[in-house]
Amino acid sequence: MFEKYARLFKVLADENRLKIIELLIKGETCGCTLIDKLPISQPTLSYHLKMISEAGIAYSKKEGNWIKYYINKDKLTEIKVFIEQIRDIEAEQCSL
Amino acid sequence: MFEKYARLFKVLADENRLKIIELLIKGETCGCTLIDKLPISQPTLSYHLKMISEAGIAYSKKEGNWIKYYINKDKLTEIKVFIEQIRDIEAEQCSL
DNA sequence: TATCTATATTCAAATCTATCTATATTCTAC
DNA sequence: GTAGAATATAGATAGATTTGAATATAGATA
Repeated sequence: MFEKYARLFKVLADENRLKIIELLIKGETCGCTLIDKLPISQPTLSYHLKMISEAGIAYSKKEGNWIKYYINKDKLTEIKVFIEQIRDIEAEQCSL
Repeated sequence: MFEKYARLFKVLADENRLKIIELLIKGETCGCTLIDKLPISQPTLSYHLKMISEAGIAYSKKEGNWIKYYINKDKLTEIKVFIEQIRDIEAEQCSL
């Protein structure tokens, strides 16, 4: 359980990946336009997109010459809910 | 901005730190009891508690012989809100 | 078929992280 | 002041992560 979310947070724990996620949500869809807005090389972008996709935070569709990426907002909601649940755990009476 | 949250997510991106955060929320307060519930050594626990505290996710108070740790729930809320805000960005009309 | 474009993979390097052992620090209590 | 408990720091190490250069792949088109 924690292992699963630790893995998800790892994906969010990088400035460039957060920027990529924002750009995808704003409507960018292909690597060829993302690359102009990021301070990284094409192979590095490819690496990040793979991480984001494998985590289920985005998914991709081949469309002609391009691979289009889309954010899976449900996964973001799931992460949000996890944080809420942790935060709202009731404190037990502590033995100390 | 993204750099700030990338740093926060890094703190959440470790299974043991998530467990520590949960235990603190449940009412544990001192390292000496945390250590019995985690598969790590005392120096490693100390390292994680420092990371969590420096990120503002917890704070500590010296009380007699012990240092008590408490979770800063506002910081968790801040992280939750960040995810909501990202998720709810409106897509712009894409030029492609 | 040759070429071009978009994307992925391989590989190596530099850096960062989590962890332990050993040791130090800081209190408290005797 | 000595002893003991809780916690922190130093140093070392194994492993993970991020990155770019070079190269490969796959599809479209001339």
